[in-house]
Amino acid sequence: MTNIRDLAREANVSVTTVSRVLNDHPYVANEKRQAVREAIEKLGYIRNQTAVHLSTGMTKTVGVMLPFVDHPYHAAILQGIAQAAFDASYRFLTWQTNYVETHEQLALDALAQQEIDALIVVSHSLPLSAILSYEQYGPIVFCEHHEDVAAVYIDHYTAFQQGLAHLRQQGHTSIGICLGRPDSTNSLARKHAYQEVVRDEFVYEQTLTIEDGATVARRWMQQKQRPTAILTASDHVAAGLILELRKQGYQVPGDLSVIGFDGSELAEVLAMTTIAIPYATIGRHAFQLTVREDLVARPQIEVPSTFIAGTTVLPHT
Amino acid sequence: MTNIRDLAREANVSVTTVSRVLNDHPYVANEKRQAVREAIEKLGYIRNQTAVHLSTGMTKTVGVMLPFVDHPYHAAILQGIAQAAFDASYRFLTWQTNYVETHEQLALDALAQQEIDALIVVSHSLPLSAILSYEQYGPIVFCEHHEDVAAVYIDHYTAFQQGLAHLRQQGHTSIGICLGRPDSTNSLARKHAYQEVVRDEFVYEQTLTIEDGATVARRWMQQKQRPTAILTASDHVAAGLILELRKQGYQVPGDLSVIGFDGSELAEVLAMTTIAIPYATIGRHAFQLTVREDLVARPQIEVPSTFIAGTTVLPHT
DNA sequence: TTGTACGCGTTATCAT
DNA sequence: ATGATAACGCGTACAA
Repeated sequence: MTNIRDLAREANVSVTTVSRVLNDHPYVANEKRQAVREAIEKLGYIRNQTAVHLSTGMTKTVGVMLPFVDHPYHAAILQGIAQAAFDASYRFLTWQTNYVETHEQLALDALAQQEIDALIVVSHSLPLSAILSYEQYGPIVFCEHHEDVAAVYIDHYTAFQQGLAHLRQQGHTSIGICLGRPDSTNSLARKHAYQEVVRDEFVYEQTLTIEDGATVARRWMQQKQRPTAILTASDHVAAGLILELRKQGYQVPGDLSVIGFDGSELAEVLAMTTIAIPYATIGRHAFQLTVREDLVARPQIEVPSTFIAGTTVLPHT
Repeated sequence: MTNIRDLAREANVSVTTVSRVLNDHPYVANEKRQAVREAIEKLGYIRNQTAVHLSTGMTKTVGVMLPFVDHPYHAAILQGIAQAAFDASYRFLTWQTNYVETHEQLALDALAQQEIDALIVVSHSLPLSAILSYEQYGPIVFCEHHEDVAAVYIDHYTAFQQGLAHLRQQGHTSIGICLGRPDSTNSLARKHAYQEVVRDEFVYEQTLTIEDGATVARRWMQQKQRPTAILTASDHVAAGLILELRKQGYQVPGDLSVIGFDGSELAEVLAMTTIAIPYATIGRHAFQLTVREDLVARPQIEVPSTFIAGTTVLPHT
């Protein structure tokens, strides 16, 4: 591998001059600049990024800690990050954690070891305090709401309120909800919105997948007291719920009104009533926060959710 | 930042000994090892990975060049890569290219600049030869079939043959196909399988999204000569096709039989007949190829596709 | 405008 | 078993 010293020798200049040419610095005579360019060409020189990183103390790389690379909404956030990082000439490393704490730890280690300049936490299992103790090593931005933390998030409380309000407008009073991981920040906010307005309690927890939605359907069918509408925590769960009910001969929305959450392709395909979340936007903002100068002030950005009227809700009669 | 020199001073040993302790090398007296450990603890030392990378000439990082982070099957490949890389204590950098050649180039540059040890090309626009000219800088593995290249791929020819055979068994003779990017390796293989057995030509090109599927539906409705069955290039296209037809009052599969491709959640939800591809497996194999010692032999791995009988095909009468 | 010399933090070589 | 020292390749005070 040829290095800048070789170039300097070839072009009859100092390594400093070579470095200046490489980085488009001013104060280089045109002929010397030319000489360096020719040397680069002749020797087939290619800059070693690792050396740049060591010398500058920066990697121009952000880390992303997220549970699953291939779950639609995590992937959508990742796509937003990818786009914003690209625009800023940054790269990103991804840690797929499966919500396993030891895996999450590896992303934190990378920050401490200066492998990444900043870390975006899309979702996590580790206690917040454990993560925040790594802020000394670099910026950490969350895609979930937490107090006193740099974050970009959607207000799940308000989003769920929108859904509940719609159902109540349609005359539903016996309303159920599906939650994902029961203790997550999101679930707590959703539950909060729910308990404020709903008398009967139909809470289905630990629902994450299409299959979980089908399970909810089976539980619903066996219940004596049934809600007439269910607000789910994701379009996936809603899809599983809807399709299982229809398979068993029930009508959706005739027998049960269902609202999804995410605004995914699934919702589009099933013409589902849902609450759309601009996940890519969350990712873009998250990246932009990592490079913001006033990050110490721990700015927070709330992105809006959008109620989408579909065909899976009917008025309750 | 405290470094190994500080540790050496604190523990009264040489930097070499410190390095040995750090890397669990033999030939270190227990008491010295202990002294170093204590110094690490006391000074709060954390290893700088960039320096390790520079010194070893490796980054333990692979690059992934792929068009879209959030398209389901690309994300599924990425998830396989993430998993295999994790198992091997590797990290991965992702370049989302949108099929833009200048973006793809950045991933190649990263390989040349030793920012990554190897590159996985999930899909690309650049000419193959342009990519292969970077093999001098490190291993390059493809997730598509090309001659004389390290690759893991599915045989689109055989996969499409399966679908066509099924339709013909069901009595269909007037069969259409949807293709994605018309000149991609995959499309050519698919077209090949198609033209071998089908008389009438109903080829719908440039179909990639759900919306494209709806467009195909509108074209189909306007045709005087119509195929009785369509083999699509993705579940997305099939979903758009099916839903638009149903919206317009046509029966699927009554008026048109449809076969998807991918085996995605969409297919599951619509109970679609489709051809399932183990995308995560492709990703895993791709990563494993990058670290294989006999990579110079340019090994190729073919992964099998699976025909999934659903409810979107009826016999032609 | 240019160059010298050193620092970045680690691993590897080679001698002892 | 241990250590001195030379890489690794680049950026940058500082001096000229």
